Amino acid sequence: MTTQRDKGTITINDIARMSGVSKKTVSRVINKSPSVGANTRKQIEKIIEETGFIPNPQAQALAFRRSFLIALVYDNPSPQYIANIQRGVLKALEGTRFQLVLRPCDRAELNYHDKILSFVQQHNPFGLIFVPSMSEDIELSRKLKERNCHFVRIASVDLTDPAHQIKTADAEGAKLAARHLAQLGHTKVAHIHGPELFQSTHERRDGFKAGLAEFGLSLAPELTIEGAYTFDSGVKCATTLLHGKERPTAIFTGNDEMAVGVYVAARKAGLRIPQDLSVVGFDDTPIVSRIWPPMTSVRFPIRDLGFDVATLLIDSDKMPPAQQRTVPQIVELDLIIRESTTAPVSEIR
Amino acid sequence: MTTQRDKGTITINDIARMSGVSKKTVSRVINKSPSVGANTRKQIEKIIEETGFIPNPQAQALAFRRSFLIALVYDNPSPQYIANIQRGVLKALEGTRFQLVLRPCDRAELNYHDKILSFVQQHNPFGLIFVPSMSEDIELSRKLKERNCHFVRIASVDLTDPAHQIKTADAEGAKLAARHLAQLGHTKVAHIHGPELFQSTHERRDGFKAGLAEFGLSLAPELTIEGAYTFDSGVKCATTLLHGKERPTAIFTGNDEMAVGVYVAARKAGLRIPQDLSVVGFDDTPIVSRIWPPMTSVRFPIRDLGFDVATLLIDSDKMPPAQQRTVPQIVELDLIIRESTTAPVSEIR
DNA sequence: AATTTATAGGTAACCGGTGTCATAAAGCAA
DNA sequence: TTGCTTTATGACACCGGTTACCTATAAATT
Repeated sequence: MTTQRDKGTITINDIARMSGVSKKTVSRVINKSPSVGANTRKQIEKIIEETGFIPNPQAQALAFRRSFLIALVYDNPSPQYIANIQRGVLKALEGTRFQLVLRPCDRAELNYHDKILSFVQQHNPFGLIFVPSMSEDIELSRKLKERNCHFVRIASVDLTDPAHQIKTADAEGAKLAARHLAQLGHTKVAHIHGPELFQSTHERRDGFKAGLAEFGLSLAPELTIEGAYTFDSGVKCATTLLHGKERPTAIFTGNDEMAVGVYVAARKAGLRIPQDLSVVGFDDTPIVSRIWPPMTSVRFPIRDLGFDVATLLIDSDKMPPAQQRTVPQIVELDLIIRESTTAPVSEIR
Repeated sequence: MTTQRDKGTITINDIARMSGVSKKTVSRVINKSPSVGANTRKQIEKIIEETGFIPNPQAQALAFRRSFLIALVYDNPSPQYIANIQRGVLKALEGTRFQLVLRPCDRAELNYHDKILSFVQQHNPFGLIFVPSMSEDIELSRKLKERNCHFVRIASVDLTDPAHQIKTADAEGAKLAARHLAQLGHTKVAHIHGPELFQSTHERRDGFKAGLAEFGLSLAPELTIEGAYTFDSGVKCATTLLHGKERPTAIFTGNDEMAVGVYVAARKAGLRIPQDLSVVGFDDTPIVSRIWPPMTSVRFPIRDLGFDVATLLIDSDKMPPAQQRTVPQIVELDLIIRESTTAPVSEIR
């Protein structure tokens, strides 16, 4: 590690000298502390403005024991999902002094808690953002709270601290999918859900069942199988379903990645979408319009969620606890109907 | 900004006290400086090992004037590309103390140079990673070098400092695509390239032309049009091409995103792939196997490149300049033939 | 043996901010 | 006017490391 001498930057000492006060007073102005005379403050602010002085983040991090890093913690099999979250978060961080750092995880690893905790301990991030399924790890969030670490979450279930969460109405979204298929006349519907580890899996599956129930339908156990939220698992599960003796006329999947897998499996089985098989995905990622036919999917405003959750994190610090939300903001989902769903052939006959 | 008191962490002072030396000596051990006795060193190393002490990154950043942040700088229209680069880079950074921070840019903005430079000035990143098309901005790299800032690039052309670059043989890759189509018997081939701003655009286009030339073919100007490396632009350009009076029997695109756009346009025009139209993409991103038929594409080992370029950045510091490469490492591309290419119908008749 | 030269290690200042506490001036009640 | 708060500000140590420089001892040279 070599040092770089870069004497161009202006420091708090320069500002102090220029305004004829101690650096502590400048520090007070920077941090909007009280007990600074109105005139003094104004003058210092003017000089800061003119010089374009920005406090050194490393120095502040050291003194505050808190850096300007915001970590995005994820273990999500869908690259599209992550890409969109990133965009939203980055948008929210634009113009602030915060930096987005990536903290991918592998929940299959035994020591992933330790890895995150050691990251927190070492780098003192300003805060963490958790997205599903990382966001559902209650034990982890407990440990973080113990360490007095800020974090916010996107999750479909209520967790320990509702003030720092954005809740997504996954069950309601899945219900929309169920209603849509039921209204089209499907009775033999299948569901490829995610790993049981994910809370969203339960939310979506239960919501889907509830939606079917409204029409007197039920989800047959043999038509309900577990995928891994990945494309490959989608192909595999769909292949199983389509070659079973009770072939479904419609498949609802826990996310888009798996739905795309269904497309491929259907193609290989010689089935046409939507004539022979209707497909409904979940997330409404960009891929829905890149495949043929364009896919009906439950719109999950991932990018907006990223923006909102990052904003929540940044603002949480400014607000006194009393003003903070005590109930998670709930984001409703909606169904975008495209061309992958139609009435089942049997109904037409 | 509130402070968090977290007296759990062990510091260099603790290590110094425990080993009965001054903190300076511990610092020497940490930084592998000479003039530390073999015994002393061993003993201090042992204590560091036992306590699991890790120097505080913020403090080091402040003293070194250099943080442990590595910024990925990109202005790339393809999310798949970025997602893969990220994976590779993260893989290389795993187990190190470096953090990956995201620095998306918009080259259309007038002040994007200033934004990057101000980021560098404020956060003193360890280094920057540039991917196309950001990597092709020679003016920017000049400014960064002036500021004595480390960076590495992935680019298809030689730039100012070959030691810190991984060069991709884009032209050769495109040549493979051309040969493949020519060998299948296509004579009326089209090319949708990227923006002229991107060097890769020229490399790929020229390589493609050269490949065709080997078979006595040429790329007609009216069948060579500019896209934006985005899906939408792919649809638009392909629609234009397919409705022109000289409809091509094959289209080679500058990246996969646009190739997927070609699929959609072909579908809308009632053309079958590959029977009526062969398509060759570039990048070989995961989407090639998620669409139908699976797409022939020039494999661009994006993830590996991310890994390699990050490794190059980390290591560049360890090596004395003399040992450093003086020629860019060159990565060859290959063509993955799938089902989107076949002989043109006219040949069969 | 005296002198020079390495080597091992320490001290103090510094990187650029912040917290704590003291202090002077100003405001206000008695 | 005196005495007590409140307000504005500065001095100084500290956050956890580093560099620059200095000293003491051991090894090498003459």
